[in-house]
Amino acid sequence: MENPFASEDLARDPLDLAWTLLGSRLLSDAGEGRVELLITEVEAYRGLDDPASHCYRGRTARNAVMWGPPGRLYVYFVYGMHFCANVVGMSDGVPGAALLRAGEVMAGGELARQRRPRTRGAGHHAIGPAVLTGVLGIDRECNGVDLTDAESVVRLLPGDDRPATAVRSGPRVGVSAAVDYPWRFWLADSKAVSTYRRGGRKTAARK
DNA sequence: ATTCTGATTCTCT
DNA sequence: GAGAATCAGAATT
Repeated sequence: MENPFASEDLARDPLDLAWTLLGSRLLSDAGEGRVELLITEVEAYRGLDDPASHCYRGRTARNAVMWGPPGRLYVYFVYGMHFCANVVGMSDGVPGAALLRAGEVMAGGELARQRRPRTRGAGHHAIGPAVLTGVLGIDRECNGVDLTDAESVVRLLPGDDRPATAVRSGPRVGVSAAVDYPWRFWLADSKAVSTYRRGGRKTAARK
């Protein structure tokens, strides 16, 4: 069994954290069975000085985990049906995190396909934050899980070293504030990456 | 191929 | 009560 990240290795600014997460791996035993995912796309959310962050307007019950120690999983529910997951960074007491947006399933492809039928093909791409959580079996029960503890249901393992040129960046997806911050990062040579949709949608349901 | 819309419920104003 | 760090399927804007 491989060793997870140490908590202090993740106590960094979300922009650095995003960089660190690319190419690292998530091991999830949530639900039945195990799925391993190589992280290919993330977005940084800085908290205090980032208008698009859940923490921009202060601490609430929902965002509490983002203010806690680094290396925890911040899971939230959106659009009435989906879960999204972040890795918490910064130090205890200062909010900051990186949203996990996409990855490639390295092990547990059968289970992944069962959970998300669209996750198919040789690459087993899980593109989109809610597809990613679906494939890993992550839901609200995983909020606050310590990714640096080898006993946790979800762990985060360091990836191999890679050249800086392997990373690209661009605008975040789906946010309505700070739309021009190029705080989405992805692996240039991966096909498991969101296609940027300009502007995104403003509102969900309208009557 | 790209663009639009319905689904569905939680959180904060 | 509005809007949300979205997805999947249908329309073709």
